[in-house]
Amino acid sequence: MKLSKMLFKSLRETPSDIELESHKIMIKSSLIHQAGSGIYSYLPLAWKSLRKIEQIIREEIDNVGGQELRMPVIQPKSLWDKSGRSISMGQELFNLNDRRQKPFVLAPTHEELLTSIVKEMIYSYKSLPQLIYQMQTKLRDEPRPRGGLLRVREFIMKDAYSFDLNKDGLDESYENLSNAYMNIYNRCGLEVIKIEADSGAIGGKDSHEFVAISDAGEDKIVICNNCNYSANSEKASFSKKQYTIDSNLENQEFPTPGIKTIASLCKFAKVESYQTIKAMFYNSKDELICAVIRGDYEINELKLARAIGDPNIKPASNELLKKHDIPAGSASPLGKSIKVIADDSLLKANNYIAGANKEGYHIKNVNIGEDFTASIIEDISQIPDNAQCSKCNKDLSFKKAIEVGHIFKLGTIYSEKFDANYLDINGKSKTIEMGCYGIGTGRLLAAVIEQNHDKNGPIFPKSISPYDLIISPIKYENKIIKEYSDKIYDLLKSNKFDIVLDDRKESPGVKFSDADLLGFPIRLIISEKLIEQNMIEIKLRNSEESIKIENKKLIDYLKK
RNA sequence: CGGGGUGUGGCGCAGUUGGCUAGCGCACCAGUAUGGGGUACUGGGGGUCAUCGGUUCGAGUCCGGUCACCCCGACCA
Repeated sequence: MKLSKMLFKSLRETPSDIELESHKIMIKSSLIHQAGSGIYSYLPLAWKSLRKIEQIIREEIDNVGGQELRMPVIQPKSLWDKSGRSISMGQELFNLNDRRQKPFVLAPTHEELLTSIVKEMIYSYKSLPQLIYQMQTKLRDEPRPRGGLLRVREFIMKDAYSFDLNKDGLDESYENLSNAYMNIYNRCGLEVIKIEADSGAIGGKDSHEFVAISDAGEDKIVICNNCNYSANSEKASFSKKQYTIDSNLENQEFPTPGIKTIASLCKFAKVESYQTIKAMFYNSKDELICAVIRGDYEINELKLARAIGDPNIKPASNELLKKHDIPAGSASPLGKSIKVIADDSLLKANNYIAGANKEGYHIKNVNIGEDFTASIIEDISQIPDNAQCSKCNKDLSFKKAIEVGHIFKLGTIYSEKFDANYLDINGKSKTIEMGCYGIGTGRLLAAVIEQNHDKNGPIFPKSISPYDLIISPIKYENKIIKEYSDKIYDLLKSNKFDIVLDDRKESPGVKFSDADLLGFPIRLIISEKLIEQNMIEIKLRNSEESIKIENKKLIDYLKK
């Protein structure tokens, strides 16, 4: 490839509204072009790199038995009505109608369609397990696209789906994919850690995220440096302090005029926050829910939503509270016949102060199980900044990270909705166990650049670099230099190297800067002096030094 | 959806209290010299000033609406 003919234009100044390094680099080196908010073209350079990433993914997924197919982006909305996600995914779904006003969606993912395909094609245990995947464009009307390719509305994702006989089979498929994922990231030159994650709107049980540590990331993750426990902070558990004393005491109501917050209550009653109960009220399907937690912790609404089994909970309105006669500031579950979800921290202390459900009054020595009961008691707390590991009790640390892969054990939630069943060896109908596994390829590329760059541009790992190397001849217009450079170019091409020749009439400075901005691992420099000595200069992108070798030895050198 | 910001050639910017053919740098084209880290000089091409409406003799500039993009938050496989 001759650089003069490449769809490439290096920008000296980047658009002023760009913040992230990877985004800047991708714009400056013409990897991508923005068409709208969160909508990008992959220009030839990025596309070459993405195809290499796709090929690595393909090889690794095939290696664990994957079969590639391709499903449509545009799908009848009825599929999504069937799974319930036309509602649960809400605004994120791109909707449109055809000319007959029949509703369609632009697919944000493909569980629905593939499950319905499998339902039609799989009848027997003999056909299972299956691992199906594709590389396909996904569309999601994100509320806020950001950071170049990091969060976009149209993107390419490798999505794989496993179909197994039972839970053991699912566990095995999940493990296989998890291993394949680590291989993929290694081969792409990306440092990634696997963490426990929340499965969110997609549903399901176990879920892990693969994240690249980076300040550009949107995820906050928790890591234990001692025992390697790691999780998304949305889901992370931690060790809750134990404060239980002697025995439970008798209730005692006392006036607390104007006291509305835990902080003011502690000050007023001269107690620590762990001696109080915080009550929060939510609306789940128009039912009032009371979530209670020890005063020294905060409620994590994601965990709460999971505990209740309703992803769409929202804070209770004042009207709803009034209807149940609950006074804000002095509220608690005491004496109320409403559904109560308690954080397990409440079990680790006793004789709490809680609201009396009477304006301006609280009650001392409240105990869970005695004075009120909760229908669910589990961890619904937000992890605090100074938390300790739930496994080894050592301090946890927080990092920002880019989510570059997410895997889920779906179980039977989709197979049940789509009647994806099979007959087992005894002729009994069973439901297929499913898993799903996603990697966004554009985001992966952005993460690689985020982790591998310097002030001059990207430093592509060899495996996903758009080209193997660039030849930068100084004074290419000179006939001797041109002939020599062209000869090297042809030689390398015939040896199957994928190369770019900088044939432009530019000064050395411009050529070198652009070579750095292109980020290929190797740069060959050709100049008049070097030709006289039958030498050629090799500069690696990831090092400052360059070496000179005899031109005869070039191919051997590059091949090693 | 809430808060903040920005829209003037491809990119970065200037444009006074409204006043002449709307400027500058980079990039682009032609040329001369130069040739190891964005070289110098000369001459060119390219803009309905986001858009719609209003005020005015006159609007890039003042007023109002709309749109787009960016950032923070909410939200979110």
